[in-house]
Amino acid sequence: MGKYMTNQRRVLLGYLESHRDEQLSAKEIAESLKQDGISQSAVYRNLSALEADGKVHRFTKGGDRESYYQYLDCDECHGQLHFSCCGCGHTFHVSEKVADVLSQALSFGEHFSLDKEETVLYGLCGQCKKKAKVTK
Amino acid sequence: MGKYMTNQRRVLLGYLESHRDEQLSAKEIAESLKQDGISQSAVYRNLSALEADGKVHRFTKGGDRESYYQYLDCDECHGQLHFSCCGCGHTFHVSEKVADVLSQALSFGEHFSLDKEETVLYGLCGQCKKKAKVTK
DNA sequence: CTAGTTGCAAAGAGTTTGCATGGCG
DNA sequence: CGCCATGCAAACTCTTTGCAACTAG
Repeated sequence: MGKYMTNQRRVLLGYLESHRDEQLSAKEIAESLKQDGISQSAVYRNLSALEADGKVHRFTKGGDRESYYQYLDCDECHGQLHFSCCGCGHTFHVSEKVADVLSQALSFGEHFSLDKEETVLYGLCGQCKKKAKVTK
Repeated sequence: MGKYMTNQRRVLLGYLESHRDEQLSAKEIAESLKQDGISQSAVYRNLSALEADGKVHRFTKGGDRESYYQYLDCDECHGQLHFSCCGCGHTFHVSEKVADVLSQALSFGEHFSLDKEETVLYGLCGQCKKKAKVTK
C-alpha cells in the first residue's frame, strides 16, 4: 500500500479481509465504504496501490466492463489459480494439486507455461452444476 | 450478423477472417477499417451482432478495460479453449486433447465444469519462454 | 417501398487525475 | 514541518444509443 497507514486504509483492508472469498467490484467496495466517509477516489487509488503490492488481484469477468478485486492476504493465495463460477459468481481457489495437473498438461502438450496469477477459469461450480441439471 | 449483407459487413468479416489468429480490440479494428469508410459505431454494432451469432468471441484480458474479439468461423474453433501469451500477445487454440485433460482434472479434483468458451488461459508460449530464459 | 443499417455526435459507465486541503510521522 | 493521502469534480477511455439520412432486398 502507500507509506502512511491512514484510517481509510485500515478500513479498506478490513473490508477486503472480511470478504476474502468474494470477487468485489470497485463500485461495490466504494458503495460499502461510503458510509465510513471514504471517497470513491480513495477507494480506487488504494485498490491500485494494493494491486501494485500484490495484495489484491484485479481482473475482469467475461465481457464485463468493470474490474473486480479479490484480497490475497495469505501466501498460499499468492500465485494461486482461480476459478470463477458463472452461476453464483463465487471465486474459488483451485487446489495446487489440480492446478499443477493443468500446468503440466499445458506444458507437455503445448509447451505453454501457465501464469496462474493472471488466469481465471470460468465455468460452473459443483452446486450450480446440480442446480442447472435440476432446472432442466 | 444482421439481415442485409452490406459492404461494411463484408469488409469487417474479411478483416476478421484474415486475422483469425489474433485477439483484436474493437479500437484496433475500428482504426484499421476507418480507411474503408467504416464508422466506429458500425464496427461496434456489427461486432455485437457477430458475437450474438456466435461468430466472434468477445472477452477481456487481465485487468484491461477494453474488449477483445476473435473470429470463430470454423466449427472446430467454436467452444475451444484459448491460450493468450502475455509475451507476444498471440492467442492460441489449446488442442482438444489437452483441453480435455484440464477439463477432466477440474471435474474430478474440484467438481467444477469448465466453460471453454469463456475461459482464456494466460502465460507464455513456447517461443516467449525461450526468449525469457535467454534474456535473463 | 420498408425495415434494417449507417454516421454523427452526444450520452453512459467505469476509472483516473489535477489541485487545493488536510493529516501521518 | 514535509510529504503523502484525500475529496471533489472534471477529464478520460471505451462503448452504447438517438436520430435522421440512406440502402439492400
